[in-house]
Amino acid sequence: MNIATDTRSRIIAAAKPRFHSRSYANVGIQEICESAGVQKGSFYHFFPSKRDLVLAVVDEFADEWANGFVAEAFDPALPPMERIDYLVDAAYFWQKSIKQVHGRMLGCIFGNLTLEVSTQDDILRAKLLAIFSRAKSRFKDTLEEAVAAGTIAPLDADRTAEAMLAYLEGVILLAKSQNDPEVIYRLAPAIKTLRVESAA
Amino acid sequence: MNIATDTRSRIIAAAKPRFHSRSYANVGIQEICESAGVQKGSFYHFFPSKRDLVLAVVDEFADEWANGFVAEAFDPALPPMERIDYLVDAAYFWQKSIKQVHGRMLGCIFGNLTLEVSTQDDILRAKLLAIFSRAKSRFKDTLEEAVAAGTIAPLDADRTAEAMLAYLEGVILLAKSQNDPEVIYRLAPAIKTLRVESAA
DNA sequence: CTTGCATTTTACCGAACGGTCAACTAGCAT
DNA sequence: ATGCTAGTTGACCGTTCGGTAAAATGCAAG
Repeated sequence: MNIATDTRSRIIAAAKPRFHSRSYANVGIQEICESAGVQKGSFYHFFPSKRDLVLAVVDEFADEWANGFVAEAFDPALPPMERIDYLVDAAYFWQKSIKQVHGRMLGCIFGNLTLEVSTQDDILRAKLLAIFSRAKSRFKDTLEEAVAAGTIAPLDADRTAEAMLAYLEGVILLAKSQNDPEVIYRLAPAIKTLRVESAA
Repeated sequence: MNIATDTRSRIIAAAKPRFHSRSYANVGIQEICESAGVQKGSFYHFFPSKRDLVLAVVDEFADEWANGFVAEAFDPALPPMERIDYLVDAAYFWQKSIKQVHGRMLGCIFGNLTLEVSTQDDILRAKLLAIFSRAKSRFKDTLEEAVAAGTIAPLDADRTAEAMLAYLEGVILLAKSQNDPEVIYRLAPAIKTLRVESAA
């Protein structure tokens, strides 16, 4: 294990929960460095700027998701629409466990950052957009499979996928405003009622 | 017109577009004072803290909405489900015009602030929650009317209203991530497909 | 043993942060 | 005219912000 790599990942590890639980602007480099046991000069050896750090943090969160819940949920062995149930459940249990540990519902870091920085940093916005885009693809593939299998009536899979992603983010937002993961539990299942019809 | 009132409202007027287009943490008192032509000491004569300012800003936005688009959309003279069409259109045109003027899609300031500060300031969160709660009531009343009129099949009006509000916020979030109000145009109408069934 | 590079330390930069304070001004009521 | 008060001014507080520069250290290859 390279020492350099270790310092870099300690920085990221210290930054992740902070950006998630507070906000980009509210978390300072100094605090991250102190928590990671790293000097500020060292920080800037590995990250040219604060933005580069948050970019790396976002990547880590994205990987974590892609290899965790999301991979489980979108398991091809599952019937397509059950994958969506699984994902919704995972979102609920995740937020619930965060609240139990942390006392707060932190929501989705991608949504959080999107609303905070989209107007101020196009590079960061592009990164977030790419993540949403991948998420949308997962939904889309699932919907197309469900249509092919006759589980659901034909629809505009692309737009419905986007709508479902939007709905999920919106439900998490509302839950965060109430600091209550149960909002996810009672609203999120309705995601399957969303439909955008195919163009004629 | 009281001079004091004028200073206070100049401060709020200067703060509104800034909090909307950037974020709570990213906008400083000093900048607001300069733009409003007010000394910092004067600012703190009217507002005990930055948080009290943003509280006032949120109130102003809420009033603006309640007396503008929202009042028009939820016009009792309109057939219930058409009110939702109207609201969705209003959200689209509003964001579109903001982008034309500002070059950016700014999204919903209530959603923006919710994700930024909910974990850090319960008073602010409570204010935002109250606004969402009122919005939900509008949807709920509309849905109940639509059910009574037989326009739509019976459903859980309360939860469906919450779901619709969540969806709207989610659509705006996704649109902001793409800096493109057309996302609202193509996704938001699907709001009417959302349904939470009544408990048995 | 030396050269060279990656990493780390330490001290520092100017600017901005939210907020405070005491002095001052103006208008109004007694 | 005097006293009270709401409003205003401008200087100031300590702290933190993101970021920089240079010197020191460790380590590995030649």
